[in-house]
Amino acid sequence: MDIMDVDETSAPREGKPVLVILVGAPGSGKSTFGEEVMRSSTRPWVRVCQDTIGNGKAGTKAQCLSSATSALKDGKSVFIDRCNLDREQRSEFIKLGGGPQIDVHAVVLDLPAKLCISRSVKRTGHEGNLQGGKAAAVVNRMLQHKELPKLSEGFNRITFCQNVDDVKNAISTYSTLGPLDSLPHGCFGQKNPDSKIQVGIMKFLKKAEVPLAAASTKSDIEEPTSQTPGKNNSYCKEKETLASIPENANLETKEVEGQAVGSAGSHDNQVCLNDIPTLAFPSISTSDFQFNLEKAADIIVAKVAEFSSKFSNARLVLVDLSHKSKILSLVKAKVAEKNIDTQKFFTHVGDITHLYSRGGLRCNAIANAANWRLKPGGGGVNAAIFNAAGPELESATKEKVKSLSPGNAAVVPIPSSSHLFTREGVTHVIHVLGPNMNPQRPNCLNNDYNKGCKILQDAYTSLFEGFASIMKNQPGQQVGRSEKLERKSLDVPVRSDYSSRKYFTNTDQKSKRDDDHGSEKSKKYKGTQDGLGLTFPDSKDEKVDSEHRRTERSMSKAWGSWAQALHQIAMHPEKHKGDLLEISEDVVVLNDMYPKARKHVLVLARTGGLDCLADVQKEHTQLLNKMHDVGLKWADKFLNENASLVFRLGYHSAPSMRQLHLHVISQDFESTHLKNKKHWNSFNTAFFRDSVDVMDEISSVGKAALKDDDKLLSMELRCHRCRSAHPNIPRLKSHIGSCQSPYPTHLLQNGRLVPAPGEPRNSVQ
DNA sequence: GTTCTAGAAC
DNA sequence: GTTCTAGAAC
Repeated sequence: MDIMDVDETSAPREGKPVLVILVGAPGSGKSTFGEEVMRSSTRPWVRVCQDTIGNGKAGTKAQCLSSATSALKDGKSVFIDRCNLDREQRSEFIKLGGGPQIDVHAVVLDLPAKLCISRSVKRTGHEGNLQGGKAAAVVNRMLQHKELPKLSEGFNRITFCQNVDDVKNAISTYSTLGPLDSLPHGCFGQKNPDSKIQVGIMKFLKKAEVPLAAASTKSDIEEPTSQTPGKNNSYCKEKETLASIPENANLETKEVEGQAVGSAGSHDNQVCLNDIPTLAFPSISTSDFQFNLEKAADIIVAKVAEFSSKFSNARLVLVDLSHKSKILSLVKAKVAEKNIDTQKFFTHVGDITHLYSRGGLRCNAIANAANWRLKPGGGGVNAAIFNAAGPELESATKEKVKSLSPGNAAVVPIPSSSHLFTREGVTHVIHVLGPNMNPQRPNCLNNDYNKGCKILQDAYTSLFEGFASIMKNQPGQQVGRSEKLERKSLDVPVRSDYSSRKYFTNTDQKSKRDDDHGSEKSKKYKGTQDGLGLTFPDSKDEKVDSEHRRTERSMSKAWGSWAQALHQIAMHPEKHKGDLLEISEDVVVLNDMYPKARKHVLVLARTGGLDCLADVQKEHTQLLNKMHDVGLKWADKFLNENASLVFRLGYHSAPSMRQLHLHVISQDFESTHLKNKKHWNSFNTAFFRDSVDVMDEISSVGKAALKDDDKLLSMELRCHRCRSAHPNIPRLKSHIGSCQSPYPTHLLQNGRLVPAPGEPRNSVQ
């Protein structure tokens, strides 16, 4: 089967039947959905319902398949009305789609379990309580094993509905789908759609789920060692189980035995507790660093109060080993005086490396009272955590940061091979370094509590911000597409911009640029002094390029030999005359050697030392304007030749080629050179900085915001017009070949898009 | 930036 | 088996 053909022919060919596979638990409203659509649709529909297919009674899957087949043959569109929560179950129905003649869609009714249960109960209500209880058990069980559909299964289109409004919208979409219409392909309506980041974390969590879920059913009741407010937790009731994977299919009506109501309930409890992001942290600096306990307790309570009010659904847990812990009792006493939600903050007695397995407390993040070298050993919490995490933590840490100065924190994702991850469900360790009052240890502050308190405050701020940054990237916490891990509203005066940038990244994997030079740097590492007499790496230490003065930022970038081509052209355009479209005093225009769209030219600055956007400063305002004007001129020229094109002008936040260049690129992205995710995302995420915005920023603040996070480049693939998601480049390309949606409003503003004059783009809608 | 390719995913 | 991705080398 050639999927590419399916997509490419979808828009132009009309009158295709649609096979809609409804996916949802009992009570999610599948039948209603089909009925509603059929009530007002002008297209012939058949609803194949396994519940009633046997002369009004439940039938078999085979019956459904044959019934659907014959309806499709008649040119009718079909609803498959059965749970379809299991991938394997769906696959046989997807196969019915066969070729390009039929569009295969999924509509996922992913509604709160509570709602499904209450509807199911009502449906069977007259049969009494027991029936209701059974319904709950069935729904719970199914949802715990649900496996949401993916485009890669063979769907052309998937619509996710997560609440009643979504369902209404989807009903209206299908109701108004006339016999000759077809719907755009792709994934629609999925919450937390943004990217790899989350996909990555989802995968991450799923891995953790296996052993943990197993643990939870086997040894459900481990003795919780402290006043964890989990068991009677009020979040539970609102929370849904978000677990995924196989359903054992079958139907709402049968399916009774197995898990009793009670066990389903307790499982539910487990799942929902696990869903609350939780940070466990030891008291910083009060042990080996001998910081005054009273003062430390005050700071903990103040910082906890500050941050817990900012987290809507997260828990902070102060952990110590012993019931006799002085710091725990001090903090408990002080917290009692304050108005802090005990669901959001509490203390826990136990080993921070075994919070779940021994204490039943699930924490996705734990803080480590680290040393400045971020090395294992030394005793205390640091030794315990490095021990428990295994060598993986050491290497993961090393990859991210070299050292830490007091008052700072560094978030390190735990490799999934680590025991902390598999056994305890911890996904991140946040290393924190507090102030030291112990003369036996480095950087002793000699009882200077002015400094000390400030540093300790900073340390907790850093810690909690680090935790917030983890949450930000988790599913359900939508992160703006363009948003880097920037700290908003939470300013920490002491930390330099450098350290906050450096230490507050939460990249799950390599950040290539840093790494490349990190290794090089560490060999000839010198370091610089910060205010506290601590050495830590400084970007000034980076390799200095011979040619020109460079700003700090671009200095950190070394250019490979292959990246010099544009630079050479800019410095000696006369040598490349044959390849250039235009040469002027300050810019050169040329066709991109590997165009990523039908028209793709570069406007190259000729200024020496101006390698990338990071180098651009106020003094370059004129140049930027010039580049933009020249870019527009060429866009206009192309638009004269072909009025159907639309152009966008902008810069890559972190270009691969040296020498500042403006991309002028048509938005068809029709090119064999557009081959991978990075290609696509470099033009279609925040990584691409519109020229108009760059000019604004340079003239107003003197520098352009860079969205150079690698994560942007590995984000999932989304159509730049309708924003639908696609599983791979070929499918994306076939989609954009026919997508007629209007461009997102953001692009339609401020002249970010350049259409032909008088061309009313986006006639649809 | 591209090319090449191993191996993952289908 | 083929398709697709992602990492290394350039």
